[in-house]
Amino acid sequence: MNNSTFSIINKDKKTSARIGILYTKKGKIETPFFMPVSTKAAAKFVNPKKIEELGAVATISNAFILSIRPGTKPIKKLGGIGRFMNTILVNFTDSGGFQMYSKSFYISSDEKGVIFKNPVSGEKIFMTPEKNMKLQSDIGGDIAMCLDRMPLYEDSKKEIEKAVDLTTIWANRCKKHHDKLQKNIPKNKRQLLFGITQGGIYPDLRERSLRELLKLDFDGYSIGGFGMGETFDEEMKIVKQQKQILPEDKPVYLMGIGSPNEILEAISYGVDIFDSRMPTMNARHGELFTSKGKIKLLNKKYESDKNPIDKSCNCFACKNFSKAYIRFLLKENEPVGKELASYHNLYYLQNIIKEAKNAIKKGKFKEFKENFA
RNA sequence: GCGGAUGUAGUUUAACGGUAGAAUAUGCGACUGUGGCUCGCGUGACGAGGGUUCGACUCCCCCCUUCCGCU
Repeated sequence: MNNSTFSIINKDKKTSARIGILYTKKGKIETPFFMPVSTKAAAKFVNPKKIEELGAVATISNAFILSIRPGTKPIKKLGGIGRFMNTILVNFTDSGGFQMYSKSFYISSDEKGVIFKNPVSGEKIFMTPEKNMKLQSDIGGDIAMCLDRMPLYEDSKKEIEKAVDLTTIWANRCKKHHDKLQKNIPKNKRQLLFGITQGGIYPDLRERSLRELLKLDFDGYSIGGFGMGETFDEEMKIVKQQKQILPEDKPVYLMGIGSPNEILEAISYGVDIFDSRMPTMNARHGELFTSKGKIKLLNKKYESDKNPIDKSCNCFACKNFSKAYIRFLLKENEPVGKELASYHNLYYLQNIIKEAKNAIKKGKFKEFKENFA
């Protein structure tokens, strides 16, 4: 148990929830945590300093999308994405594998790599695992993700099996090339690399995917391909299974998942890391988290509501502004409305994580989770 | 006062002698590793009266509205 990138400092009594420390070249951060999504080096309507202020410890950007614009050169010249954004947040970068869900990006893929198109220029982009590792290395985040082949929920089992095998082949090449790129860098300055499992909702495929990745000894393991239409139970069944196979001393990242109940359920199985566009996207569309459940702020009943979004929330938006005001701004498409709503949703989620961690430290996570629902 | 034009959802508009379509607004819903800030569903209209016609938002008459021009 001498893994230098992750150590567990607290375990819950009745569940598999845990508190860990993830060591990165930027410093150490506590798990579990939720990362706001900063696709293009910023969360939409919330700048990096605000993300730090609301208690987040990391954020994830998209290396592929950043490589199209502004390109890796300016980011590299400014000292990597962390300095580019001037943030103390730990920077994850995603490979762009997720963009295979999008018809505006994805053309085809095979063993050699994936063909994307640039949705603006229409130009084809041939992406290989090696090129992708180079991109992520140049962008210089603290943690890189493998290029994976993400299937769609509605794909047949056969197609998903094919995606698993491609993901495995690419993971081998990612790991090999990443090791080469990081070879001459002192250990404490190295970028970490996480593998990603696929396999949809099929336990046999998921197991195969994970066991292949475990052979490569990644710094952490991600469960990919969820949040795409599967049910809560389908998802959690796989999460549970993957955690049973995974060694305890590896950090586990459930990619793309951001609803409070999914996060808490996954934490109870021992998942450590989450990210999702959901809190910011929904905020912009007027759906806000509150301690009494989600509300749709654009509904007419809030037109003259002088109360804050959530009376028991201490965020900047709730401390200063009424539902009626923020609703009006959102309806008018005023950027400040999106800013306040996004800030609130991110704050709320960070607060849940904080409370979850306290509960784990007291060995009372089970009660906390049950109380939450 | 005279002449000309005009009138269709709250608003901007389309079409047609035979089920009035859209955009926007409005109401509700959706959104999970975000290039585009969106997408889905609902509500909602022929200025009034008369005539021609099997049938008129459409053609005719008249009244009214609004706009323009002239005195």
